[in-house]
Amino acid sequence: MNSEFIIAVHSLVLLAHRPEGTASSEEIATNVCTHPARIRKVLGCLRKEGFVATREGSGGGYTLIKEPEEVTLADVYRAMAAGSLAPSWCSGNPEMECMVGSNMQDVMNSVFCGADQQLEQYFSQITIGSMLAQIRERQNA
Amino acid sequence: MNSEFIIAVHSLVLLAHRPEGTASSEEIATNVCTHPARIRKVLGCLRKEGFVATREGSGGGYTLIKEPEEVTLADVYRAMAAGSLAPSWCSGNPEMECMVGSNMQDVMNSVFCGADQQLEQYFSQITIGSMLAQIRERQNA
DNA sequence: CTAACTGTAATTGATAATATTACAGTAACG
DNA sequence: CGTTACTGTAATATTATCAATTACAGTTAG
Repeated sequence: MNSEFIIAVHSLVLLAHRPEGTASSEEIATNVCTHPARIRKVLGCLRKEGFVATREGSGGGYTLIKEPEEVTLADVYRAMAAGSLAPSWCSGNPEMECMVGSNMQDVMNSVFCGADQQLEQYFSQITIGSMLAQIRERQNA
Repeated sequence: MNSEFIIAVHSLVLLAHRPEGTASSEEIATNVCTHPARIRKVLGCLRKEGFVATREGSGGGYTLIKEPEEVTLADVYRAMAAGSLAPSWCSGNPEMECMVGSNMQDVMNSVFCGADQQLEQYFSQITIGSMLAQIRERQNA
C-alpha cells in the first residue's frame, strides 16, 4: 500500500477534528510525523480531487470542504493509490514459448484487478468521520 | 503486495502443469524470469508450509504434493505475505499529545487488519487449479 | 567419486521511498 | 508599500528496500 494514502487519511481526519476544519502544512506535518513539503504534495492532490480547499499566503492552509461522514476511504484510495496492490515486479514473459510462463502476467493481472475492487469495496464502508469516532472512543477508554 | 507471493503462485501453477508435478529450481527460474537462488528460497518456504516436497541431490527438484484445486491463493497468501498490505511507513506517534496523532497508528492498523481479511477472503475463491484453467482457456482463444 | 541438485547466507547493484533544501508565487496585515 | 507567513513545485540528497548474483556446504543418484 502506498504510504501517501495513509498521509491523506491522517490529514483528513486531523482536519475533521479541528473546529474550523483548517490547518497549515506544518501543523499537519508535525502531527503525521513527516516533512511539510510532503504534506503539501499530498494535500495538493486532495485539493485537485475536491476534498480540501487551500489558501495561500499568510494565515493560509488547508480546509476540509466535505462532510467527514461522507468521505469514504475508497474515495481517498481512488484518488491516491488505485491499482497499487499489484507489485511492480512481474513474473513470466509473454514472449516465451511455455504456455504458463507466457500467460502468467495477464492472469496475475486479472487476479490483482479483482483484489483491488474487493479492497475498494471494503474501504467504502469506512469514512473519515467513523475513523475520528474510533479515535475518540479509544481516547475515552 | 509481496512479489514472493507472485513467485510462489507462478511456481505452483507451473508444477501443477507438469505431468509429474516436478521441476528443478533452474527450470522454474527460467519460467518465472528470476534467479534460481530466489526460487529455492521461496519454494523452501512452500515446503515448510506443506505445499511441495523437495529432493536434494542429482535429479532432485520440487514436487507439488497437493491437489491444484485444493490450494487456494489465500493459503499461499497466508504462507508468504500475510499482513503485507500495510506499508512499513507509519503516521503519527503514540507519544504525542494530540488525540489524533497519538491514536492514528492503532486505528490505521485495525483498518489494515480488516483489509487483509477481506483480501484473504477474495483469494480463498481462487485456486492454483483455476488459474491453470484460465491459462489454458487463454491459450485456446 | 562425480555430476546435478537443494539450502542458505553474504555481497553487490539497482530502484524506490523519504527527507531536505530552495525558491517563486500569493495573500494578510501593519 | 514591505514584511511575514503561507502554498506550489522541483531538484537534490539520503535511506531503505528489493532483486540479482556469487559462493559454498550438504545431499543423492548413478
